[in-house]
Amino acid sequence: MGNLTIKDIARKTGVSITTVSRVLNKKEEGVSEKTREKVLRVMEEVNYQPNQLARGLVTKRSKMLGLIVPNISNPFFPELCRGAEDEANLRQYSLIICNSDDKSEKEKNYLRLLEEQQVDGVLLSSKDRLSKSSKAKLQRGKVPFVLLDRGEEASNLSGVFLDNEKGGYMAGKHITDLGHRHIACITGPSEIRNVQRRLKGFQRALNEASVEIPESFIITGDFKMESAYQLTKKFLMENNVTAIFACNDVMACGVYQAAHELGIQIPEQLSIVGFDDIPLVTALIPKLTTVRQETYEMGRRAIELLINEIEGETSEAVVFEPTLIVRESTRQMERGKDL
Amino acid sequence: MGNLTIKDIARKTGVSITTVSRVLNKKEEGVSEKTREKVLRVMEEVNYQPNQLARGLVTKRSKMLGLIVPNISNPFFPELCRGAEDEANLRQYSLIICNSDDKSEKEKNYLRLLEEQQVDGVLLSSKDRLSKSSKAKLQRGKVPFVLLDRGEEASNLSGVFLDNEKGGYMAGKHITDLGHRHIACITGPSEIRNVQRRLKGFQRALNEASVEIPESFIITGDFKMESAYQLTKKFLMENNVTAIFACNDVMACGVYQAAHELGIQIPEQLSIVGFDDIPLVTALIPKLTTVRQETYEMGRRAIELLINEIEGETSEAVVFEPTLIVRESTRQMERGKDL
DNA sequence: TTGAAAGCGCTAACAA
DNA sequence: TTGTTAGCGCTTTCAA
Repeated sequence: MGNLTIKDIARKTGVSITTVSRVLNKKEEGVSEKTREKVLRVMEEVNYQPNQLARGLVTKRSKMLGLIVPNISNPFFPELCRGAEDEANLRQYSLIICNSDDKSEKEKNYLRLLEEQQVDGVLLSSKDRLSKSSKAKLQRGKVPFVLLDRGEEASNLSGVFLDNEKGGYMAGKHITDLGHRHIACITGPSEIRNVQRRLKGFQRALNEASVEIPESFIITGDFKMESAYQLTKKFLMENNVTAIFACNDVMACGVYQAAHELGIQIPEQLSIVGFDDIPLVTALIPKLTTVRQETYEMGRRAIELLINEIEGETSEAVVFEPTLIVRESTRQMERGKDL
Repeated sequence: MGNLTIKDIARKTGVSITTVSRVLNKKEEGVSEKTREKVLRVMEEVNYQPNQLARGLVTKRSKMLGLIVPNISNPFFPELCRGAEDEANLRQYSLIICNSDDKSEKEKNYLRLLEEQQVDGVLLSSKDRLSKSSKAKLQRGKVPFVLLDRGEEASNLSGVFLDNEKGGYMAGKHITDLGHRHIACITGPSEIRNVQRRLKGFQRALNEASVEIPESFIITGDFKMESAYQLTKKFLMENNVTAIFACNDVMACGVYQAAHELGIQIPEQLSIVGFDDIPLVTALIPKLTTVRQETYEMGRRAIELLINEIEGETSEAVVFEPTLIVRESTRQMERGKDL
C-alpha cells in the first residue's frame, strides 16, 4: 500500500481534492459537517499521511528548523538541543541538527544545506562573531535566524544569551565572601566574548572586595579538561592560592585532577567554582559549586523566538540570568589560615 | 533578491530549464561543454540554490534522515548522534533528531512526523522491543530503518548492536582475574535485553572463576546516578564486597558517591567497573575502569547501513565488540586480605 | 545536443 | 458549500 495521496482520498470519498485539502487544513468554513466527517473517516481508514514536501512547496513553509551547534558531544549542548527539540516538536516543527566544530567553512556549508532543504529558520550557536560569509549568507538568504549562547549581543540580531558578566561576578563574589584572597582563574580562549565577560565580572567582584589578582594568576585555558589539568597542575606547583574559578565545568574537572595529584584537598585547601552546571558535575566528589545556566530553557526559548520571527513578529535579544549553585567544592577560609 | 529558480537560470542563460536541470544533476551526457559552462557560470553568479523540496517531490528522495533516541541529554547518546550526523552529512543527507523518552506514544508520533516529512529512512534507538504500533508503522510505511544499540538482534531487522554478553563477561573476568571473590553488580531495568545480556556474560565469567554471587548481590538499578547512589549505599552498609560492576557509567558515578560517603576507598577497598565509557568518566577520581562501546563509530555505521538500505541493498545486523579499558578504579586483591 | 510538456502532491484563487 | 484550475520548482519522458 504505497502512500496514498489527497487524490485517492478524494476519489474514495467522492469529493474534490479541494474539499479534502480543506478538511486537511482544518479550515472551519467551506465544508459541511457531513462531508468533513466523511472525509475524515476515509483518511482514518486508510491512515492517510499528507506529504509535507508537497505542502511546503506551495506554502513556502517546510515546517523544518535547523540547529547549528559547535559539537553536540560537548556536554553543554545536549541540554540546549533537547530544549530546542521539545519546543519545536510542540509547535509541530522538526529539527535538523548540524555540528560545525566552530569552523566557518562547515558553518557556511550547513547554512547552505539548510537553505536548500528550505528550513523555515535556523538557530545558530556559532563561533563568537559570525564569519563574514555566514553573516552575508544569513542576511542575503533572509532565512529567519536566532543566535544562541554565543554571538553579538550588542548587535541588532535577535538571540538568546546569558549575562556572562554577572555570572563571573557571582563566582568572584562567592569566593571573596568566603574570605579568600589568593585566587586564580582559568579561562577559555581569550578571543571569545563570553570568556571576556565572565572574566570582567569576576574581576569586578575581586575589586569590590579589594582583592588583587596578578596577571599570572589568570590562566588562559581552552575550555577542555586535559589542558586545564596540565595548566593548573603547573600553576599550583609554583603558586599558592586558596581558590580557583574555572570558566566552565569541564575545566573545573581538570582542576580537580590536578589538585588530586598534588594531594591538595578540595575544599579544605582549595575552593573551586565552575561555570555552566552541566549534568556531570554532581558526579564529582566533592560536588562542584558552579554558576548555573538554564541551558534547557535557553534552547526552548530560542525556538520560541525563532518561530515568532518566522511568523512575522520581530524579537530582540533575550538575556538569561545565571544563578550560583553552592555545593561542596567551596569553603569559608579559616581565620589566620591565610597564606 | 528572493530565491532564484531553475527558470531564472534558464532565462539568464538563454537555454531551457531542462538543460539547466541536466547540468544541475551533473548528467554527463546531453549537454555540450559550452552550454554547461555557461549555465554553471550563471548559477555561480547569482548563487543559485536548488530547492530540495521540489526535487524531493519528484524524485521521492528528500535527502533527510530521522534519528530517534530516548534522550539526547543522556550522555550516551550525543556521541552516537555525532557519529550519525557526520556520516549523514558526508553523504549529503540532513539528520532530524527526535527524543522519544522511551515512550511508545512519542515514538509513534515521531515516526509519523518523519514519514510526513518524507525522510528517506530512520535510525531508531528505541525501547527494547519495538512497540506493536511502531513496528506496524515501520513495516507498513516501508520507510527503510535501522535499529541502533537496542532492539531485537535475533530478528531479521537490520541494525547496529554491541555484543553485550561479551561486555559483561569482560567486566566479570577482569574482576575475578584481579582475585576478587566477593562481588556485587548493579544493573539497569531487568526487562531491558542489553541488561540481561550484560548480566549473563558477567555471571558466566564469575562461574568460570568459581565465584558464587548470591541473588541479593545483584541490585536492580535504573541506569541513573541518584538511585544507584541510594541503592549502593544501602547495600554497602549491609554487605561486604570488594568489587562492584555497574551496568553503565552513570550508575558507576553513584557508586563512587556511596563509597565516598561511607569512607570506602576506591580502589583500595573497592574496585569498580563501569560500562559504556562515556566521556565524563575520565573526570572521575580515580578514573573509571570500564567496558567501552565505540559509540561514535556505531552511529556512523548505522547511517551507512541505512543509506545502503535506501539504495536498495539489504543489510543485516552489525555487532560491535566491546573493549575493556583499565584505568584506576580496579585493583588486584592483596593476598590474605579477602574478607 | 536541446527543448516542450507532463506531472510529483499539494494549496489557493476564482467560479459555480 | 463545493469544484476547477493554475501553479509551487523541479525531474523526466519524449520528440525534435
